[in-house]
Amino acid sequence: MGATKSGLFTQQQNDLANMAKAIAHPARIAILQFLLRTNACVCGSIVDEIGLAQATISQHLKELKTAGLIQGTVDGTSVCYCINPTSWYQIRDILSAFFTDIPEGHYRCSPEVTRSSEAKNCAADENCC
Amino acid sequence: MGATKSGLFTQQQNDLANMAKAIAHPARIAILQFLLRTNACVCGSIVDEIGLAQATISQHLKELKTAGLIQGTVDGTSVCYCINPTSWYQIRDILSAFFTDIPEGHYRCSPEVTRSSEAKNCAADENCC
DNA sequence: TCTTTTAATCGCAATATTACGATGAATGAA
DNA sequence: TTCATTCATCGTAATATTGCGATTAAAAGA
Repeated sequence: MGATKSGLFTQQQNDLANMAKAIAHPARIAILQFLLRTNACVCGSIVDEIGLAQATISQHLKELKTAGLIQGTVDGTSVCYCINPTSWYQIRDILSAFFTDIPEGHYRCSPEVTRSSEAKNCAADENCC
Repeated sequence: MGATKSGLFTQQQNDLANMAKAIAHPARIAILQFLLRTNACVCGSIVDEIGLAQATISQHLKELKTAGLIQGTVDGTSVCYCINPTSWYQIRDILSAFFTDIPEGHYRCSPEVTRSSEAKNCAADENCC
């Protein structure tokens, strides 16, 4: 136990979860926002910008690269990073496809009630349970 | 060490990371898709659907509830779950705002090259480095 | 009341993630 | 060649997540 049971899920579900994982850390969000803001390739200054140790940033950059969100180009002793537009839009599209509109007439449960208070908000409706 | 240094980041960055974390597991993706598909409140059957132990599902449901994506309503000995449309659309909007269009003229680094091969793809451009 | 059903919670084990210092590899400059 | 710079990787520690059996709590029904 302890490891995600990927075998239970579809490829699509695992992929989507991995995309979400790539942006599921504030440092990686901050890196992406920085790259967007500077609107160019960025060398080195990412470490100064974020405020984590160089080894830690390097690790986050690797994860972003693995997810396809950024790419790095060697320039002398530096490495320049920028958003990878292709993957950026791809991931955006997949995420927004996941967040579909909720179908018309989708039954919505009543606001949560705790167990001990008056319950039974749901059973009367034929769409429910 | 080991814990995310939330203090280094803005509220917005931490919030966004937490939203991503909520859907950064295939089981939680599967649960949300199931709720969308059935288009109604769902009691109990989530455990059968996903194939993880009841305790595990309950934990995932809790996380989705904490993130605001779903809500639960007590119905006798069961609890019925459904998507919370308000938060669903809110989170969708925040995510899609993050995935902005990449600005016109955004410099893109050349495709990645490894360190030992011919480098220097970036330095010539004034937008870069 | 006693039993069954349902789901939350507890406690634990396994694994993953986060963070960082230290080291190493590649490059450019002196 | 030697040194400094830059960044990836290694090793390790701390913390978080995942998963599940066992237990508990609440409610319905016999």
